[in-house]
Amino acid sequence: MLLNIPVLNKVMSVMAIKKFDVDVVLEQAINTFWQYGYHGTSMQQLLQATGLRPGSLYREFESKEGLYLLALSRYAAATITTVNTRIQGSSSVLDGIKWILVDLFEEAKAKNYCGCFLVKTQLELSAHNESILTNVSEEFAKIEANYCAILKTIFSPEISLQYAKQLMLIIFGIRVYSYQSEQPEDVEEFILSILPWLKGDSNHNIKQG
Amino acid sequence: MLLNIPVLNKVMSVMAIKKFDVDVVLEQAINTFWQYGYHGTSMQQLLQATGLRPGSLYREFESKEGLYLLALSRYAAATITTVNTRIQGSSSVLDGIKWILVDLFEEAKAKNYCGCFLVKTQLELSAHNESILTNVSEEFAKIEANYCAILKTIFSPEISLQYAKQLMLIIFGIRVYSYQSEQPEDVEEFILSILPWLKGDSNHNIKQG
DNA sequence: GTTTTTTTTGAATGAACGTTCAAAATGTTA
DNA sequence: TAACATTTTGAACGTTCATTCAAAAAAAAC
Repeated sequence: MLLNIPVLNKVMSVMAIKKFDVDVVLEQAINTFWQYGYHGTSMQQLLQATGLRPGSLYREFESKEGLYLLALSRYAAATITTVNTRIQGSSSVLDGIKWILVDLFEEAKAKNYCGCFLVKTQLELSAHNESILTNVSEEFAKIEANYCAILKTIFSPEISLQYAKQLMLIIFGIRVYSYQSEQPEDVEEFILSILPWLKGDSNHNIKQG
Repeated sequence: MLLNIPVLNKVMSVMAIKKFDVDVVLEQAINTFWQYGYHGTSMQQLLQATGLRPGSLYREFESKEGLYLLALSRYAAATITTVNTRIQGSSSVLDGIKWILVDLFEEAKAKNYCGCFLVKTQLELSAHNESILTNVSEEFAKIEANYCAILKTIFSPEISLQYAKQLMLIIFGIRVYSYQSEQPEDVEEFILSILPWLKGDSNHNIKQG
C-alpha cells in the first residue's frame, strides 16, 4: 500500500504529469531576470530561456511578476545556504566570513558577472513595485540576521549587531564596486583593512569580554 | 555694440528662440530616469515630466538613449562638484570626506530616496547597453581619481590610491545599504569604525611619513 | 475503450512602446 | 509686409509588450 503523502498521492492519482520541471524553469528564469532585470526581460526571452509556451508559463506562474517573485525568493534562499555552507566548511567563523568576501571578489572576475540579484532588484524597482520590494527587504533582513547569529557564536550580542551591519554594507559595496575592472591588488589585505576584526588576532571584542 | 559671443550671436541673429530651457529639461529628465530607471521610464513619462512634445524632444536629443546619456553625464559632473565643494568648505580634508559620507546617510532619509543614478545605471544596464555603460565606468573612474587627488594632499600616493578604493567601495555600500530602513544609531561612529583613518588623530599615515 | 481530468498549444488580443514627419506656428531678416 | 529660417505640433506609424483562451493533446480513471 502506498503512503498517503499528499503530493505523491496527487501525482499518482489525479494529476496529469507535467512535461517541464518547475525547478529547472525557475533556475532558467533566475538567470534571465538576474542578467537583464525585470523591465529589461521580455516574456519572449523568458519563453525562449525556459522552452515553455505562453499558456504553460501563465498557468504555472500566473504572470511575469509571479514568476519573478518565485525566482527571487529561490535566489535568496540559495544565498543563505551558500553562506552557511562556507562557514561550516571553514576552520573558524571569522575565516569563513573572510572567505565569503574573497569569493565575492573572485565571482566578479567571471565573464558574465551579474552582481547580486537582490541588489539589482532593490535598485531597479525601488520606485515601482511594492510587492516585490517588501520581499527584497525581508530577504536582506534575513541575510543580516543570519550573519548576526553567526557572529553571536564568538562576539557579544551588541558587537554582533554592529559587525553584521558593517558586513552587509561592505558586501553591498563589493557587489557594486566589482563592476569596475580594477580590483585591489591583494583582495584579502583590502578586506582586512576595512574589517580589521576579521583578523581575530586581538581579543578585546571576544564574547562577554 | 554687442559682444560676439557665439551662443548669444546665434540666438540674436539666426535662430528662432526655443520655448524650453535645455538645462531645465535635462534636470527633469534626470529626476525621472533616476527614479524609474532606463527601461522603467517611458517616453510618455518623459514628455509629461518635461512638458515637451515628441517632435521637440527628438529634435533636441535624438532619442531616448541620447537624452539618457546627457542626463547621466550632467549628473556625474554635479556629483564631483558636490564633493569638491564639501571639501573646500570643511576645516580639513578628512573632515570633509567624513561629512560627505554622513551626508549620504542623511540623504537616504528623504521620502523619495533614489540612491545613486550612476550605480543604478551600472546595475540595470550591465547586460544591455554598451555605450551607456562605458560612460558610467568613465565617470566612476573620474570620481575615484578625484578622491585620490584630494587624499594626495595629505597622504602618500600609494596610501591615497588605497584609501580612494576603500572610499569608493564604502560609498557604494552606503548607497545600497541605505534602502534598508534601519540605519546605524550613530552614523559617524559607524563610518569611523570602518574607515578609522578618517579620524586623522594618528600620524603614521601622514604624507611621506 | 470510453470518459474524465489535466496540460499544452500558439494564434490572436489590445495596450503601450519609441519614433517620425508633414503641417502649423513662431521668430528673424530685409 | 513678404520671404525665409527655425521650432513646435500631435496624429499616426510599425513594433513589441504582457496576456488570453478555445482547441488539441496527453494522461488517468473507470
